[in-house]
Amino acid sequence: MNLVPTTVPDGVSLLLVDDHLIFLDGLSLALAPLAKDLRVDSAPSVEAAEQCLASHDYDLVLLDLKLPDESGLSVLQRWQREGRSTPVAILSASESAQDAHAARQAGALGFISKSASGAQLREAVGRLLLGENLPLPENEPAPELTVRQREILLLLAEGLPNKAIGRRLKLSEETVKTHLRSLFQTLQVHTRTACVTVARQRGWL
Amino acid sequence: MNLVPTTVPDGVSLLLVDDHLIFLDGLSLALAPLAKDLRVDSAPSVEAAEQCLASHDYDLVLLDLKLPDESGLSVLQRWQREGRSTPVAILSASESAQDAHAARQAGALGFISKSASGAQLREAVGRLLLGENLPLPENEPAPELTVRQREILLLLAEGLPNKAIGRRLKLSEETVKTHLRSLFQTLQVHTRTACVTVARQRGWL
DNA sequence: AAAGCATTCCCCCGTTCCGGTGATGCCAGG
DNA sequence: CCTGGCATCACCGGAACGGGGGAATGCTTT
Repeated sequence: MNLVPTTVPDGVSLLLVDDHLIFLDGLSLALAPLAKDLRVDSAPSVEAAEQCLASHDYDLVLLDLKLPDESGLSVLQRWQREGRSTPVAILSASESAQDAHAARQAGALGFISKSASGAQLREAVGRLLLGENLPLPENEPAPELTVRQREILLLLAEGLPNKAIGRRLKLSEETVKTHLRSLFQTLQVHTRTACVTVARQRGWL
Repeated sequence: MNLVPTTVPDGVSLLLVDDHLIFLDGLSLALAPLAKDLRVDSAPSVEAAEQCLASHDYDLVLLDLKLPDESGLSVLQRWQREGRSTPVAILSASESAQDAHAARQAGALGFISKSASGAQLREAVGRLLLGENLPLPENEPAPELTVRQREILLLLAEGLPNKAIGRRLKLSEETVKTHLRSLFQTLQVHTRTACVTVARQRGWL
């Protein structure tokens, strides 16, 4: 057994993004034994992270799921829309399979629990750096939403009434209601507000 | 200015309770320079913490607000009911004045944000060890939501209709509607869903 | 060709919501 | 004492919502 796994190449660089400074310190400390010449940068905010990304190419970014202003998932999706190719793994306090699955759908390479020990963390990061996949809890088949349903969900989350949603999407109010009905059914809710809340919990917003 | 404040007595012992092991490491690291012969124990669960408390008297316990099974506040209250006299400060990812106030009410000596830097953390812990009080975050501009309004907002966010909210809070549906009206007015919205969304954006949920 | 699904729209019906106005009691501050 | 804020509840009317039908289009899969 190697205490310092030689499988991880030297000269690797990581970026940690989390708003808890103390946790960043703990992370750096835990990851340090992973490889020689390991570069670990820390960013306490999305802005800082984007500055780091602009000035250096990282082999892996560990991104917190709950950030002060924005969800880590939406940050990740924005980065992807902007064409960034940096591999990202999501760090989260939660261990729910749903969050893990949402992270994967959003394009994350992995989903790492903050409750992990230093050794577990090093193993997960090591695997990711080698291009391996992390074992994900695959119990939920992830109910898929239609394109239209997602569009409507977004406007619904803004608090718009059906008529306004219809105007926005150039649809009849009746059509909006139809889509909402099926949306409610797949989410197993009976009110629009619950619909938004559940969707948010599953990382769809 | 003393890099190592001599005001903190030697031989002090701390207990850290948090389910995130990495964060515990970061905490220990940050607190180490606080005093000579500082004893810092870590417990990743409430059970482990209670074992530590049984075998040693600590000068201060730093207790996470969000623990896997139980809220830190309820743990704290249970300890108090059981007659423990150990001073406890609450650690939290949130920085809301509401949570801070709730922690105080539950008997916590202080409320420390996980977003704090190492220096801030050491200062806060140092003050607590000397018997001083921590300045509570009073920076909030003016959330100015009533207690009742907050309660209703929480249930609203779950997607409950007014009638159900009334039943939950043992209120008339009419009363719920009245509170909702004033909520809408202060948040400048016209639908319940928008109300929840705005509240969430402002960190009230 | 047929079956399946997403998308669009319509009607109906009962319930719920939103806004306005008004009333009562309580309690703290000037 | 009295004014103001909070909480409680009531009534009303128009609008919006939730759920149920049905039906037409187009596109993919079988």
